[in-house]
Amino acid sequence: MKVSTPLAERFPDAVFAAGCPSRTVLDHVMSKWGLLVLLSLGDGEPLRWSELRRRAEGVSEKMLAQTLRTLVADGFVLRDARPVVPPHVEYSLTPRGLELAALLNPLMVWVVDNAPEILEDAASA
Amino acid sequence: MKVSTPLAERFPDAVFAAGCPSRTVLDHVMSKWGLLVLLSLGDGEPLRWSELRRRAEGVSEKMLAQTLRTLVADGFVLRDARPVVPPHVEYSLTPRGLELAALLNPLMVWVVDNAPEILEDAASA
DNA sequence: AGTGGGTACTAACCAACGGGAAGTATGCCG
DNA sequence: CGGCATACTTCCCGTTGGTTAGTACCCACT
Repeated sequence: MKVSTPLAERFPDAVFAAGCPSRTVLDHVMSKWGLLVLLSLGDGEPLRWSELRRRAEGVSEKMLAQTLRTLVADGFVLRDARPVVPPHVEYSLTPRGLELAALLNPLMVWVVDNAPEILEDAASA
Repeated sequence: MKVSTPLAERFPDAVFAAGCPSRTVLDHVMSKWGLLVLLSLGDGEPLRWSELRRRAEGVSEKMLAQTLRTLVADGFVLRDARPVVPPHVEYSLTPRGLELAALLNPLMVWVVDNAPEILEDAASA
């Protein structure tokens, strides 16, 4: 009983190779904070540093800086720094980031819908 | 410019709360090995321990055991152990696991399709 | 004139988590 | 009787992430 098998066609040997470039991208994107940042930016509105800190509740400043740096390097996020004082920096999704966020969104919706039930099962196990 | 906003409706304050149950589920499911195991099982076929080790290339035995334990506790994976010698254990997705895998699949497809280009950008940055 | 505060980070330290290799239980087969 | 096969568990150590503090800059207030 198959659900949808485009993956199986791409991986004829059914193995996710260790050296595959997707591993690196997966690590960046599916990381705890990377996911939350992408989702926070997901509605397309640019956000500032402090706003991101508030949305991804619990993120440390170090982790936010690090996460943003890799997301910018990967071309998911655009960093727009205005040379004013006090500093004003806006972060927004690139087209590539928007594509990814569109995939992440339904997943997050499913997780928040099912999380309580799942944790209940886990607790009683 | 919005892509799809069911999430915004569920989070009126646009904040992903630190204590939200979804955080725990996200940590389990989006973890490096959790993701690969779910995807490996994604075609619905039950797999044995050694087969999972081969598909999620690079996973250590310790991490595979740990990952499977949390996925079973969360009700994503079914563990079917036959009391024979040598031991024979089969892992398969529960209906809940199948739902999740169906969401994870398109994401993984996108990532493998775009990973080379993304890493190229990251390298030249 | 000085001092405190807000913004966007960086640096140093430390605990915790993940990875590697080896050990364990059980029975069959040579 | 000893090695092998499967499915794990245990121990040790390195990397990773978290916490706290510090930096640079200028404005506003006293």
